Amino acid sequence: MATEAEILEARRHRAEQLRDAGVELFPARVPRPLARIPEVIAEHGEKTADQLAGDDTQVCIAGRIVGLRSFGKMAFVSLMGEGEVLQAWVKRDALGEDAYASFKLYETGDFMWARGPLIRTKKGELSVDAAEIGFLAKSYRPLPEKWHGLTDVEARYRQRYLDLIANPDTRRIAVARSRILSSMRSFLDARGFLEVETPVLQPIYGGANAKPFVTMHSTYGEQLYLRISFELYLKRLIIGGLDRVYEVGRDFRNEGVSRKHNPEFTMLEVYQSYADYRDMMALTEELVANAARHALGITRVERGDETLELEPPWPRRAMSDLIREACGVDIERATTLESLRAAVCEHRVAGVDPEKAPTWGRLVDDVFSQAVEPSLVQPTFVIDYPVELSTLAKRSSESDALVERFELFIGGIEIANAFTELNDPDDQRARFMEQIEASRAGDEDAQPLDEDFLLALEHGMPPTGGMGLGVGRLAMMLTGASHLREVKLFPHMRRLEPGKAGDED
RNA sequence: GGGCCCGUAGCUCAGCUGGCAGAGCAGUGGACUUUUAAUCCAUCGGUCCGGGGUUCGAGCCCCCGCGGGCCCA
Repeated sequence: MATEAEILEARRHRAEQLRDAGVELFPARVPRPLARIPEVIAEHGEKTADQLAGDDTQVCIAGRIVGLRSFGKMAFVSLMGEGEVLQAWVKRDALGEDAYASFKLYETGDFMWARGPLIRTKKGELSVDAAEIGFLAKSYRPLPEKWHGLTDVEARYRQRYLDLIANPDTRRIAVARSRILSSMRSFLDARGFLEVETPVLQPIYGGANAKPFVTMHSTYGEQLYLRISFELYLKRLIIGGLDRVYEVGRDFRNEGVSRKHNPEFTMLEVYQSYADYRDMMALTEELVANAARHALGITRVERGDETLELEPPWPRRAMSDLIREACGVDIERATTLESLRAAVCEHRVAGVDPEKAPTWGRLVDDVFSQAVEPSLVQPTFVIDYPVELSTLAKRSSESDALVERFELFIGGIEIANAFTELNDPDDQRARFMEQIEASRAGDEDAQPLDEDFLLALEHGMPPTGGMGLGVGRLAMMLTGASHLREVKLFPHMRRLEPGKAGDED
């Protein structure tokens, strides 16, 4: 009896025996009131046996059986609720012959409840001394192995529910991410920002440089794109007088999977009228530091041998300076694709093939990604981006070649991106035209012209600062996770052939 | 897209130079009223990721494919 089929059969058989004994396998009701296991532990976990006896606290707890140590006429059962485990002490003497006989059919993975006084066992474990117990739900499949848990990375992602049961760190990260998100919402709400929702299905995608997913609306016979950003819709709201808006939601970019990429990912975008990119820098610093402080109670993160210091203010560095310092290439002198290619060759920038970049802008981007990005470990704002890289940002008041933009890097990866938003519709049209040129030159990520957005811009948009922040990447930095997949509950996985291993465990 | 590595029982893994497919846990039967990975006795369990090849003989060597990981683009 130990092939998978036999194990399943054994569990089914035991379920039948339970049913025959008059036990409902999936009852609809749970005894009330029910105590929450973490609260019981928090409230009584420190008390001595005498204190517990003096209090005579009666509780009823419910949870999944994650451990079962049976001694014939009594047993200790570990029940897990909300990630914490509390023990129930189940005795034949207390329950009676019949109830105990049914209890012996309970097994690891099943759900049950137990009611009785809180006591401390001889070995000192806080326990519910069960006067009464009941069955709550059957698990027809076994839990992962109890010592090593579930370590197979693929199984952890494909069957995240098992990962959550077996690996406390998975739960910790999921909780941390959720708290980070809610702290950012409170932070923005408190500053008068309105949370809004804009279309995921868009007739024209835009607001970023990426390849979209394409889909079809069958009733209208229209081709639609899954959004690659919220930007152009949120700006329409700014034009409409919703002066401070933000959206948290999913973006979809048709690209591969890596440590820092997933085809769908959670983005926060914030737009504030009468603000510029400097205001957005201050906002972003506080937003992130606040999330660390309030969601996780930290001001720094240990990451390998380095400690990320999160307390603002963070340094602001010009992109051209960083590139010059890192590899000697001077993008302020090499202002044409040809001269930049020559400079990149001359300085032998590792990992960059200058001939592959279709435009000057893309080559700058490549050089920056290769030579500079990985070294930006401490929180750093990179500022003063070339206009070629920034279709939607306003030109710098100091130089026509630059735009008012920053990207925030932490731990060597891009976390956020912000501009003083371009609100001159004619300049915006010209920038779109440059994107069309780039597209012709072979840039697959170039943005399409959006006439409807230009129409909105022509009605006038106030000076506005806008910022987009990768929520998963931030969660990754703040929790110390090494891979975006660790902070996504269901990372994208290749589809398995039906019947292939791992598919049906 | 390229390089390297991994895939063996439900889970975690071992498997030598190519020579009978292994362990622990889980499961099953039994004992047991203070356990914490309970313990003790007994016992069951394999599409060695898939396909092809080399060989007297392949989990092991070769080729192709699938899935995953790490590094690089």
